[in-house]
Amino acid sequence: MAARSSQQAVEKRRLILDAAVRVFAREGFNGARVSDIAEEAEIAYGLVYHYFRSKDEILDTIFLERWNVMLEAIKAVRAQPISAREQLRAVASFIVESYRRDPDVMKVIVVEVTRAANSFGRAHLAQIREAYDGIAAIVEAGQSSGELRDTVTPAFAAMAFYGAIEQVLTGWIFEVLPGAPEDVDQAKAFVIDTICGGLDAR
Amino acid sequence: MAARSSQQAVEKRRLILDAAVRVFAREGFNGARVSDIAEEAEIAYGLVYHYFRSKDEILDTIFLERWNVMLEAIKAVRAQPISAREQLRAVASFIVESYRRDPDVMKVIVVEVTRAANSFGRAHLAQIREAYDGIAAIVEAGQSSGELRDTVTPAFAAMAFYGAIEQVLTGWIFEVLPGAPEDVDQAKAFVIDTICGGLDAR
Amino acid sequence: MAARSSQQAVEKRRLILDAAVRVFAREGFNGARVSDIAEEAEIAYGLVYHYFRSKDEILDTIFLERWNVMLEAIKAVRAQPISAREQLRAVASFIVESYRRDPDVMKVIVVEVTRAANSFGRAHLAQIREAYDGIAAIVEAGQSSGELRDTVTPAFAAMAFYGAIEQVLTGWIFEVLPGAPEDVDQAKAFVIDTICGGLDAR
Amino acid sequence: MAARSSQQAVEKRRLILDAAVRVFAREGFNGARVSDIAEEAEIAYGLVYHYFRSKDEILDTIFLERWNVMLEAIKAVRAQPISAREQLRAVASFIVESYRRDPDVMKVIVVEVTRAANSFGRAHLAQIREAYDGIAAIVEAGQSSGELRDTVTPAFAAMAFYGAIEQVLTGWIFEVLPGAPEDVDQAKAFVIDTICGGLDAR
DNA sequence: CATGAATGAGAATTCATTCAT
DNA sequence: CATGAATGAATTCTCATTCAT
Repeated sequence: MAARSSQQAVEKRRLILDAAVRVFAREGFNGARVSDIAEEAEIAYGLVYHYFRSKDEILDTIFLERWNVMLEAIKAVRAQPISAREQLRAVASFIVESYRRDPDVMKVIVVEVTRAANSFGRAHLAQIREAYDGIAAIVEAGQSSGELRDTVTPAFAAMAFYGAIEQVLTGWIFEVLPGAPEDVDQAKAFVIDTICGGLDAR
Repeated sequence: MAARSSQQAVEKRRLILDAAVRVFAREGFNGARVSDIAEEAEIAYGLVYHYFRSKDEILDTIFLERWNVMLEAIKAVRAQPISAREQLRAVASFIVESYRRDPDVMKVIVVEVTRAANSFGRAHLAQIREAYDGIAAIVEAGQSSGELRDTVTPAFAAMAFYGAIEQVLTGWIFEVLPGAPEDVDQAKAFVIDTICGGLDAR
Repeated sequence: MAARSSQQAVEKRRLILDAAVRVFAREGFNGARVSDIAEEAEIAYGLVYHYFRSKDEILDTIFLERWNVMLEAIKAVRAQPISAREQLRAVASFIVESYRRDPDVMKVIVVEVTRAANSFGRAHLAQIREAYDGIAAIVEAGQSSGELRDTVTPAFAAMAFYGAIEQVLTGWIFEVLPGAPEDVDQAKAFVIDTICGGLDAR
Repeated sequence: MAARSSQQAVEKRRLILDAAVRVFAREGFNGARVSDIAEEAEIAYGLVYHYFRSKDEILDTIFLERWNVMLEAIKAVRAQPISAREQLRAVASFIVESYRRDPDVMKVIVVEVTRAANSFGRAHLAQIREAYDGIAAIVEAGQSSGELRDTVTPAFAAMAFYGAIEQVLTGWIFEVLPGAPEDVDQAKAFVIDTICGGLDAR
């Protein structure tokens, strides 16, 4: 019975988180009311406070849940015995696939967290930085092995790489870039081609 | 006399805008109260509303003022008889210099506008897009002349390029990238080196 | 349980409406603050907005609630098989009794709505007109049957009739007419005597 | 020169009052801003405060100016050696003509003053009452001479009489009564016919 | 007299959070 | 667990009035 109700509690929590994602994606964090989330989840809105301490905590949870998956993915990629370029491709692919699978979550993360220098971005800076550092580590290893040029610092290269990807997501979010499935597929190749190969003709 | 008071009015407007930039940079748009702006500008509360219709209009003005300068700069760059790579370098340089000269304004634009898909970003989408299009046009011309590879679409390359730069600004804003003057100088070269030259060793 | 809390909700709404009537009667609609209403109702400020969308909606509700009762009363009077004079007496009696029973509500309606040509009066014109039309219909029927003279149009007679009554209420509100219970009783007869019988000696 | 500028001052004051009448009629007293009045008068809005102490004083002036003319008119009518019925007709005629000549002023008086039991109406109660008393005096004299029936008190008859007229103005203001010139003419006869003759057939 | 910038007290409304049931 | 009524702090915007020029 405890297991049963605990299981229900988990599901209800999930229900709220998923509803919050849709509402935050639609209205933005500031534009969203807790009552909107409750309505979207079809629950009484006092219940939200049984599962979360505050509206902030909901976004924190949404972000951390997904971001930790990404951190794990980056870690896994780094452990693979493949070239730096392949590792970067794998990371780009993971992020792009994350968007394809659940665009709302990525929209919320990109729009409400990773640039929110005075609120959530600052609060989760350590986590965000961990991703940058992981990418930088890939670049650094590539530079050490001679696979990548060492004219730019790894940290800088990591920012350029991550920024390029996030901007592509932003382009989809704003609908200024074509976001059909084949475009999303192509984007993975494009990002690597641009960042690794460079725009210059050889 | 009319000139005098008109001049004063312009200056007071400027005073408010400059104060608002500092406050928005410090607290974020949502965290900033109109009274904070008035206090920062050392004027009476109500005077803000003598010069601006609303808090939103203040941010709109801050954004458009600076963004239009950038659009002009991009236009001017495109008119120059230099290579695509040089044009991209000029654009990157302009944006990075803008940050160096007035980091608060760029922080506000990057943090509160260009990714704010449910508020100001959406409202100014046409302006934002104009910048992307200008960059894409540079890439397209470079591809036509054979200077740049045409394996990625100009629109895509423009997003990657702009995203890389904006992420560097973000890195400075969050202080995860070294932002000393020499780093800022170096960043210009790095961005071009990364995006044009690519990370791959030759 | 649902019935219980629903019932409570209804009662609280009533509590707010009744408090608002007292406050509007005392301070006028414009002079009344929402906080005055909350204080008068002995509830928290924000609860007013749980039950009503705005301060305007409170007055709308107060007006419509009572006015619809009056429209029903006029309709009922018109259905009675009595002379036009008796019908007019019944209408006058109903209005005067409404005032006697709840002078604050009538004060609010007369002072804040029925002459407020740029706000509530205009907003509720259709409802207000319906009352005029009902009275005019009584006059018209009386004229058709020969009971009343047809030297004035029914619409005009209705306005004179209604205006005479409302002015008597105004006299009580301003305390320029004696408003003791016996005066109120007498007023019913007086209105009919004046409007139907005329001031002229026979 | 003093005369000249004093004359100008008088004219400017008039300009403001006339503009205020139009604005109050259009927006209502509460909806009108002092700046609206200045704009309508085509003057700088600080100037309003050279001629009037406050927004309230403007309405006070508008009211008193016209109301005193009416009090004078009623006094003059009472001095005439004509029947009570003729005197009442003259009063009704005066009010109706006042509306015809300047509907905005009468609209402002009727809408913003004579029923405003918590603001201007209360403030000008003495003046308002003087008009009622004048009319009551006419009725009383008519009753003494046997011309009018004495079944109702003069004060009550005065209220019915005045209320009927004001309601007709209200009908024109709300456009629920036909207000063409011939209707306005007819109204004078109608009011007297209704109040003095009564609605009853003989 | 004339101007309109400057002031600041108010007031409505919102909404995250709490809590009694 | 669930409900949604209750709370009240916070904030934007308005606008009458003052005042320096």
